[in-house]
Amino acid sequence: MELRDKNGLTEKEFLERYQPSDYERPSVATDMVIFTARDCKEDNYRKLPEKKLQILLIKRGGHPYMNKWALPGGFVEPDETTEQAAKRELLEETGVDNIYLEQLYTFSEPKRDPRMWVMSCSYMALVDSEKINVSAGDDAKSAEWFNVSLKKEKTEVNEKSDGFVSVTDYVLELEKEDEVLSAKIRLTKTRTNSGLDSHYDIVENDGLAFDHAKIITFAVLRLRGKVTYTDIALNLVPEYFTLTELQQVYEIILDRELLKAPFRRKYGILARQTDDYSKDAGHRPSKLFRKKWLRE
Amino acid sequence: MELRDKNGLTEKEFLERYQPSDYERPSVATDMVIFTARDCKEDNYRKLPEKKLQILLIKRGGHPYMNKWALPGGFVEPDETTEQAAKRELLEETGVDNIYLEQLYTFSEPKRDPRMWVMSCSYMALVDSEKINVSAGDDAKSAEWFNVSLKKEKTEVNEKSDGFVSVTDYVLELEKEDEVLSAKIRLTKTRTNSGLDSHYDIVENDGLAFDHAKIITFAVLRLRGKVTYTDIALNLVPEYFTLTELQQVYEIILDRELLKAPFRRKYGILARQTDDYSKDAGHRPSKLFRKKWLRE
DNA sequence: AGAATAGTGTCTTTTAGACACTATAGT
DNA sequence: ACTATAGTGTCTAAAAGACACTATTCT
Repeated sequence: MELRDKNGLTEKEFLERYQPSDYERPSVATDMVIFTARDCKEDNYRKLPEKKLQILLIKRGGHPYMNKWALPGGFVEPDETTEQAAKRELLEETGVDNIYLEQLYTFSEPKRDPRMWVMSCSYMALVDSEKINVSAGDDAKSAEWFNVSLKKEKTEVNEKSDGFVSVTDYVLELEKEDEVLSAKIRLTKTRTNSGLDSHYDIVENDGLAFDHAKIITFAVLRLRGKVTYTDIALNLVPEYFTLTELQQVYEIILDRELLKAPFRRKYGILARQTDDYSKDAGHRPSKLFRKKWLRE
Repeated sequence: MELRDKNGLTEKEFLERYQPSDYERPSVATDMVIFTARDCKEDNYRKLPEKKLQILLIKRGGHPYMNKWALPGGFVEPDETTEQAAKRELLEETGVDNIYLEQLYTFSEPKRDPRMWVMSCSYMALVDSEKINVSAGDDAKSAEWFNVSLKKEKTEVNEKSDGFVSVTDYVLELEKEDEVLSAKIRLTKTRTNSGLDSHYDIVENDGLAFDHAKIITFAVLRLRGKVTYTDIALNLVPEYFTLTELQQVYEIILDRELLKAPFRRKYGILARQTDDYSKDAGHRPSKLFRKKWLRE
């Protein structure tokens, strides 16, 4: 097994002598889109609380993008994976430890950070709102939950000789009691006979730092795409829940209403009955369920 | 708009004075899983050629992993995105310019490269086998196409108090005329009541460099996952094709046979009729179609 | 003629969608 | 009694799966 290269070195010898050249290297950060589904106002004692899809943002205290809102995140250190870095940041910023985490996309526009070359490996996190102690970040930074709304504004398709160009504009709105952030993100797909170029551009941006409007849009679309064929939504619901609650989670993610009977037929398999019932609602109590994760 | 930070600096002043600190930074490379669907042997003059799913690998000429096979790829340079780097490498290695490219996952195990800290932003590329001039890499490197086979070997599910652990073993086989590479990849999913840890480990590895067995497995599973609900398969088919050819592409990706009639009902929308017919087959000629990409 | 594939028709099964109906705690 | 939700039954429409049948070209 003494395999030697053209300089007569074994692999061990090669590695001992290896000197990394001093090419320029990027910094790599993680940015996290942390989703939760929170109960908001209940108009009267009978009505169920309205659920809202929320994400956590942090107000930047210094340049660049001072006073703008940014996704929680930080730089990856040499002895950890991007996922470990994300988990570490999550614990620091929110105090939550065990959580659903999924890698989304690595954004690498060389100019996405005006200071230097920084790539962002983005993650989506899903957390049950009862588990997270408000914005329990020990940091002095002000972290706040914003309601999320992403709507398709318009789509234009232009036919070309061997394909088409489609332009879709999304409007992203992030809102808390006294503040509204908004952005317009344009998805351009250029489809020629072989080859597809598909990219997001920030067309308008009011209040968000860096390219984070893009990352949030990407995350919402991923969440919407996966919710119908995975058990991912269970991560947004507490240990005991009603089927109506689960349905509300689907509705705020998909941004449309669902019919009760078909919903229960399809997603009933995600819930295991208990003998308990909800109490103190102004109406018929409902059975409480526990999570039944899909196998594999 | 003269917003000043705690040091009294405007954003412009801040950026002019900004000095990146000398934290350690990773190198970032792209690795590409380039798929094609190639016609292989036809047993007799009547039979249709059998299609095989193939990927391109390059034999390493030096340490580390000397004489092992690796995915094409290279380091990302400071003025380009990871996607541009992938396109540049693709052109250098295969001479192909316009191609379907999709980001897969960023692998960041600190020890995945024994030389130094290297993250890999991996991409999947799909190319029509008629378009690619064999292994036209101008590099002296030996690039070769390998038939791909990925099979689930077994799945074990262990129930836990508040969730389960599932372990799935995949066997990856890469094969060309005179060479067979193989690897066993284990997917472990640990599902507790909140939190899912899901990761791939290389359990056995014969002939592949780095963690590339993992990347290839990831790519095949992504391709399988997307083929049924997107028009992605059209990228693997030439400009003019028969519906049977398209069906073969689906079959080699999904690794199972499909019924003809339902296939044509469902995927007929991806094809536009022409007035031409295939010729010189030992049987009834078939209508030739052109690609009809899905809008949006 | 016979082999091999091309292409279509239709039955069954499953899944999704729509909607109406009954049930029940709390004030 | 009334309100708002809980929970179920059933009809319809659409999609997926299975299979049989006819059509056509080349040797």
